[in-house]
Amino acid sequence: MITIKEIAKLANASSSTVSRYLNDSGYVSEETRKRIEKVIKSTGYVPSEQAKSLRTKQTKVIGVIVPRLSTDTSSRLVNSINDILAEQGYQIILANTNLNPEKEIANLRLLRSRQVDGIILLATNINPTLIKEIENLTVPLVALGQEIPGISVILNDDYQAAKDMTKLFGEQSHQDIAFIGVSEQDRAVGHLRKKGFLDAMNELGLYVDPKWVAEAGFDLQSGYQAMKTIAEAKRQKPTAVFAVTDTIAIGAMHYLLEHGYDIPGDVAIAGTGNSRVSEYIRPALTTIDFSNELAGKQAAELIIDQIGKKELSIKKVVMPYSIIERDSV
Amino acid sequence: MITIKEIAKLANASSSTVSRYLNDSGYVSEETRKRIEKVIKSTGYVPSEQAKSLRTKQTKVIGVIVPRLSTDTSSRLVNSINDILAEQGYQIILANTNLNPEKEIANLRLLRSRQVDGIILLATNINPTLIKEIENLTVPLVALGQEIPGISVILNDDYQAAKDMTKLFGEQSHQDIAFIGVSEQDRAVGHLRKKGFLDAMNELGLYVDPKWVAEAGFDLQSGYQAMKTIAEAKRQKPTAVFAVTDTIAIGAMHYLLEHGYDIPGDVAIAGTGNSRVSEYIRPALTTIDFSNELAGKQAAELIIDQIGKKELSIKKVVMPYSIIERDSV
DNA sequence: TTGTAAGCGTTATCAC
DNA sequence: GTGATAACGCTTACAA
Repeated sequence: MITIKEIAKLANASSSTVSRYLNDSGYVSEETRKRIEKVIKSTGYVPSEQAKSLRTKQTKVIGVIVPRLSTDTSSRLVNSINDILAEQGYQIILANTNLNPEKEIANLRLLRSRQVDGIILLATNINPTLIKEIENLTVPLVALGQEIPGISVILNDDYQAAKDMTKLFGEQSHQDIAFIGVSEQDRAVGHLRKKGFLDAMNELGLYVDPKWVAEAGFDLQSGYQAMKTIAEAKRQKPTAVFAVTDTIAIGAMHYLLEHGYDIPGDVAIAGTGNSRVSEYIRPALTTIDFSNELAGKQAAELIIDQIGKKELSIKKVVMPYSIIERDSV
Repeated sequence: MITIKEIAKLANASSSTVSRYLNDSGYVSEETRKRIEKVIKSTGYVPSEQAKSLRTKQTKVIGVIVPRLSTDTSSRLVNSINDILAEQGYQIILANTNLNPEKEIANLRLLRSRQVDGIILLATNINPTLIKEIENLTVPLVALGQEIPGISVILNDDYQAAKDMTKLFGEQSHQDIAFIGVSEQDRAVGHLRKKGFLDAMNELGLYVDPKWVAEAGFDLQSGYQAMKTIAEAKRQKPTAVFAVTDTIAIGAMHYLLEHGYDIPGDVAIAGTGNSRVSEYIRPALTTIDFSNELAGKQAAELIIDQIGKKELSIKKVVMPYSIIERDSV
């Protein structure tokens, strides 16, 4: 590998001068500038970020921890995070937890050892160990999707959005409304969206049959299963189903269609998240749009903002959402 | 930041001893081992990969260049690449080209400056500048999806797969078959798949009407548009459409359904890529599965294999594919 | 079994 | 304007 020293030698200058040239710091005469430029071009020299950051204490790398990369939400978030970060000369180093909470912590350590300048965490489960690990961090961290005390966060208004969607069913005079959620361990998606649903039902004066409240995972298959469970729970069928993710909703739709139900004639169904395909399936899925792109952008901007500041101010941003009414309701 | 020196001091040892302990290299007595262990635990010390790799000349980081992260194919590939790499103690640093060929080169430089141990390139357009830049690389590079002379590649059998799919239409006695491709700049997706289509048509003895050969981008909207163009091109309508990506196919389906065509009754349609949703849209999309997960895995294994070897052997792997017949044909 | 010291490729300080 | 030189945090001969 060619180093700054060799460039210096070839250009008849010292490495300090080359460094000054490289970083536009301090004087370097027009003449030597030309010489250095030529040598660098002809050798194809690229300075080692490695060595640079050992010295400067900043790596221009942001760690991004995601639960899974192959979901619409994650990939959209990472994509928009990357767009902003790249503009500012940062790069992303990825850490995938594969939905394993322990890995969240391991990854936090890993990123620390890489001396990242900041961390963005697409959070799923929040546990005390995680929080403690975060508190030990010396670099700023921004969490996306889950509220973490003492940490800057970009949040969805999970509660209110779920409530709104349920109310929408109410307005359409649905009475028999089923719910498919996920583990309440996941506070945002599991707990808050369920709470929104329950509170809305309460305000609507509707009865919530526990048999019509199911729990699924984050995959299509389990949405299908949950719908099956609900449909087979009793004689009567719900006339509406609210699913806390689009994936679950699509799995559920699959079951319903397969069993001859008309959507939304027999059963109305709504999802959450406005996945790219929700618009293109038939019937097009009514869902909640949480503006992921914007959330990613905000997270990126927030982390950049926090880097370098000695006193990190804690910010909490709640993203706007909107209900997208399509054909499934 | 706490350093190895401070650990050494606290543990009453020298930094070399601590280093030996850390890396299990050379002797460390049981006693000092215990002491060091305790200090590390109590301080939460994490060695700086930064400094380490400056010395050892390996970063345990692989650069991954993707055209866009927010597509099914990319995110699945990156996900499986990451799974394998993480197992082996590697991490991924992402570089997104946003489909901009110039950025491919800029990113190559960027990754070089980060001293990555290897690079995986999800290639789209291959141009001479790119190839030259790759040749200048000192680290191994594995390309995914496009053939690049002199480089290890993981390929799809784009040509044969497209041919097979077209033949499938032929077997079903379709005669009026339309084609929606992408720019032939993209050799794999644009050129080879089109060639496969054309050759199959030729072998089937079918006429290819240029009016029924359209070009789209990589988004749903342009699939919709391309279908519109074809449908409005002349009085007669095709009875089958082959699209070179699922996204395009879904956009096209959208147009057809919207205009009252029955799929596959009036028009049969097939996509390519087996996107996660292709199974869940209605009618379920017939498509080609290129086993992305496996491809990502192979790419990761290949790059690990090449790291450290002085003589990098050039391998070319063609992934198996299969046609998934569903309801749209 | 342990410690000293040099070196990895930069930048920053300071003297010239 | 420029160039020694130390320092960043680690590993690795080599010496003890």
